[in-house]
Amino acid sequence: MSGEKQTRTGQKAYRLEDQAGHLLRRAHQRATAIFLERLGGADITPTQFAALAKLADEGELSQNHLGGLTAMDPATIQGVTRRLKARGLITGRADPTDGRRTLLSLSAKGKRLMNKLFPEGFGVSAEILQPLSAAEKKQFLRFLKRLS
Amino acid sequence: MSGEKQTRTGQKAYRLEDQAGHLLRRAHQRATAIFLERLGGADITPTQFAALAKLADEGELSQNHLGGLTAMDPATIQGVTRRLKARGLITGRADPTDGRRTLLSLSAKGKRLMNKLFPEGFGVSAEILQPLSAAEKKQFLRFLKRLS
DNA sequence: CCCGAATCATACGTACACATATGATTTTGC
DNA sequence: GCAAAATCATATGTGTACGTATGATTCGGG
Repeated sequence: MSGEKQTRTGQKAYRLEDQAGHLLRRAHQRATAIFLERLGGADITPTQFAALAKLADEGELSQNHLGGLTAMDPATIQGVTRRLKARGLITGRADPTDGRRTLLSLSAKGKRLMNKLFPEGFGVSAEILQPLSAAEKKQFLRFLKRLS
Repeated sequence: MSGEKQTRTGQKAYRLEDQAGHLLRRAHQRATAIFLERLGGADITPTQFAALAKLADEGELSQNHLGGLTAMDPATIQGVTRRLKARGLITGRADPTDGRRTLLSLSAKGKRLMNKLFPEGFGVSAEILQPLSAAEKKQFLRFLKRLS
């Protein structure tokens, strides 16, 4: 009942289903699917939601700063902000003190959207963690924070 | 010391850093980075490694079956196998009993590569979980399996 | 046995995610 | 105060990841 295969040489067999990376990929897949199921109607992706949520919090941020707060590298946050700008959910203006920067913020349309979507955000998180008990949820989130 | 902001209306503020989906995304990002750091020299991605590992286990599999075992939808596994075929790491032959299927298996070159890479795979998993104690690793993996 | 349903693989479009390269601007080190 | 280094944004290329559509093949019920 060990559940562990062994090879002839005594080392454990490599089982994909037990590897942390593979399990993280699958859990992330499921989380994304839950998000899109609940918020896909608004045509919003998880990374777009993250960017909008941070802008709602912080007000005005440079593109790279926003990327840092949402864990996206410059190339990724550039694509995300480009799409959000194209849809009129965020606006940008030149930073008066640093010509390299563009200061981003939510448009009125973006604010209206986020007021509608924030409650859904809690529902997404709840559904992702639904298979765990209350105590397990807490512990799992603590573990996750240490691994990111 | 509750650590929880409250809004005027009494509901909890939405904090991106506490949301399961965001934390899963970040943990998965880190896991991918660790994989590429250790195995990137072989020009192998995590999904490619998963497909090769399953073929090493199972021998011969149809494309969609392989996709099912590695948690990739038909469109995704198609791209992965196309690239592995182009590099000569896997080969395909028509299924003699079902004309719709292509049976995939490791080439000799693919087998040689996987014999070299399997030990590295364990190292990747160990490094991903390194911030946790032995008991925490076990519990974390149990939680992850329930969430995928 | 044959027509509709299901399955397999492919193709295309959108969106992350990261590496790398480029140009503009600012900060620094001297 | 000026050249080198660092920072910011943009651009391009590869590889997931998924939805949707398409065509080929097989399987099902009548």
